[in-house]
Amino acid sequence: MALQVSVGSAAMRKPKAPEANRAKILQAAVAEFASRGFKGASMDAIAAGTNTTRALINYYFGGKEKLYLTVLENVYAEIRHAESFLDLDHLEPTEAIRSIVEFTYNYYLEHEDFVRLVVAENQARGRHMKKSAAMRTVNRPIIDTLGGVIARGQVDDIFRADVDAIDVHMAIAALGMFNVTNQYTFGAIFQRAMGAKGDVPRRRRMVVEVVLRWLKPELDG
Amino acid sequence: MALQVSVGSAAMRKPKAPEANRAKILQAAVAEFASRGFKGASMDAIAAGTNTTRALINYYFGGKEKLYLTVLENVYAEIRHAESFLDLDHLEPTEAIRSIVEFTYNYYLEHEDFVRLVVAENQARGRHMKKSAAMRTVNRPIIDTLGGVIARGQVDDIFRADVDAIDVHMAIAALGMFNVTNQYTFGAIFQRAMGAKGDVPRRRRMVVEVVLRWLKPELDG
DNA sequence: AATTAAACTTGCAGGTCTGTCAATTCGAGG
DNA sequence: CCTCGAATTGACAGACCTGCAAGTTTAATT
Repeated sequence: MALQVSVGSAAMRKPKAPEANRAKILQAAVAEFASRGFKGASMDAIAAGTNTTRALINYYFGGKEKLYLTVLENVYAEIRHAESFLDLDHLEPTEAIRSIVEFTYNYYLEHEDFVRLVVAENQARGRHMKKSAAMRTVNRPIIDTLGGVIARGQVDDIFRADVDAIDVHMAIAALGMFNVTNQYTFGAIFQRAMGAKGDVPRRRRMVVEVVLRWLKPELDG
Repeated sequence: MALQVSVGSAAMRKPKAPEANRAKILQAAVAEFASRGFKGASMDAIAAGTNTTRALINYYFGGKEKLYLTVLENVYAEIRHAESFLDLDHLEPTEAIRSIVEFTYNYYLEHEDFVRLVVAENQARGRHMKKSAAMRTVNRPIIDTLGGVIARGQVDDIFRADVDAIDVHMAIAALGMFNVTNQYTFGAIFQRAMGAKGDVPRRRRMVVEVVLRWLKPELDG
């Protein structure tokens, strides 16, 4: 998958550094799209965040929409990559779930750009995402991982049988994202600090508990 | 001099019907802002949804931003108004919570415009909302209502003591909103229909259960 | 009927933003 | 040394889109 032409040598030289510029553009694009959404983002603002010009960005990425799609694919790949380092096999199911919830909660908190991009894409009704086939395959791992843990718990009868990995992932994502996505309206209305400013450990503990209690099998009839 | 002259009579006549136009503009503005966000919305598109022109909208509302704020205040007032019809006093706390959760879940589902406006405002970091004092007072009732139910449950020892109304409202809102807000990315990635297209009763039941289990007091140590 | 003020429209001016095209710089290889 | 193609830039045209100013219609009032 490498186009290994003059990678090292060319990248080292100061002038004509396509790879370095490409990376810098992507980084600036993530920040700008996350901050202002697709329509609100300005190509000039992105260019200003680099040492280049708007024309160069188009030369590399072929336009605003394609750049946005590249950004989207990138941030999704990053979170799934980070998740791949979770080492859950040696944890009992309950602790594995706790680990996943805490990881997810922290990741959203520390990567507000990712969360904002996801929200922006949903506000656009997934219009751009539909054009990318990569999006679907990239996100399979988390469901497989979560599914494995849940299955183990179900075999041991410490998790209820009538939930599946997608249900659980949805609950975790919902509770974790809300603090980030709705921090401004919710915080302003109810005068409670949210997002990274709020009482992170307490709310994270709450989410873990909510999920784990839900997963417990019914004890009564 | 008061300007409440000829209210009824003037509104009845066909031509020059400011009240009717005002309402029509607001309705169109809700749809347009919800659909495209603040920046994405076009004043011309709003005007096209009425029988009037862009200039008239400015004449009435004083510009795009003030119109947006009016829209925001309106939709918040509407949900709180709808909530005020919940009759919870004659329900035991568990059933009252169920009632609140189901109402909220349904409301989000049936008022996607409201949800999209809230999301858009959060993406704008609450910038517009901060300019409106009304926003804070309008939203007090739901917390009072929820707080009353929780207090009753805590006195009866059927709800745990270490949660408050805002925690619970946050969990309910998070779980209820996610199906609407993230339906496009989540649905596309995991091939599961969400929002109004999904299995509404099942997911609504899940949310009720998640919240109620969380509220139960610890049974063990 | 004449007047007045609100309701409403038309057209313009200024601003912003994107994509592209022609031109230029630069590094590398012959 | 000189050519070639990739990298990079400046400038422009074409769309939009908003707010406003000036003019017109209409209903009520005198």
